[in-house]
Amino acid sequence: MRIATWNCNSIRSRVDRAVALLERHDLDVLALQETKCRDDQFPLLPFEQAGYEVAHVGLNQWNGVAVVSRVGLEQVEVGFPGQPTWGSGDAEAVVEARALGATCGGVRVWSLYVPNGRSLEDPHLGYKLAWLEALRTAGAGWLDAQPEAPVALMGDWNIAPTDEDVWSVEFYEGRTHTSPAEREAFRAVVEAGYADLTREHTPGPGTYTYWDYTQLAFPKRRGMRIDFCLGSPALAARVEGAFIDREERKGKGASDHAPVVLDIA
DNA sequence: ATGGTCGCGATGCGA
Repeated sequence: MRIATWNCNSIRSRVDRAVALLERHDLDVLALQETKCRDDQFPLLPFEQAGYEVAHVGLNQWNGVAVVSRVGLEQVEVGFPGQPTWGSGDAEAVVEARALGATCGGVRVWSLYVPNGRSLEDPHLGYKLAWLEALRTAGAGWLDAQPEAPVALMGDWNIAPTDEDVWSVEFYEGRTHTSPAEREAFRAVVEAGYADLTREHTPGPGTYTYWDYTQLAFPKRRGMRIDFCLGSPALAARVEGAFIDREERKGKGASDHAPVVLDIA
């Protein structure tokens, strides 16, 4: 079974790339983030014609996550238990479209779009940390209830867990994604029982999944590793390999993220 | 080859 995660940065603008990705890698499951559309705007037909089912949650032009599967799509769950709300200014606090769970071929797949944090002084960083703590709590609960369940926490974590995961440690000093608090929040999810399933198969340094659109970051190899598949012990025991599809970041019309692909027995 | 932001939706915001 082959599962993958990709922050597509608008599914409407990259539906052709998404379907080509499914076919190029013979994917069984694809978790998408930043679809940037409402449910009624999601381009379902190309996926269905390619033989896939889709579950999606999108409230507006921001965020949006989906699970695409050709091995079943059951027990679809919008948001995880205890997922924090967000609302700034006059906006009413809402549970944003950042988490979607579905059982695909016996694996509990979560497509996750962790809040960005924006800056170290921004309230959004507190939201990010609370969101991750709530995810850790929910994830620990799932393992308590079903220790042998294969669970995949896949998505854009918006955290570079180690110094090796950024092109320049100095560049990110004073910015989000590398702060001790964010790294601790990521580590807490790992320590709750969800191992990073891709790192040993995609060693660094210089191994990234995201490159900013500006400043020629991609050709200059100035990236970050922020997209991960974390897995429960039962899933970790089944991992056969992983790779980052750096080719997908090339060319006109690419997302700023590359897909991360995982092979499991 | 991989090339000095992009997408959405409104002229700004979020990443």
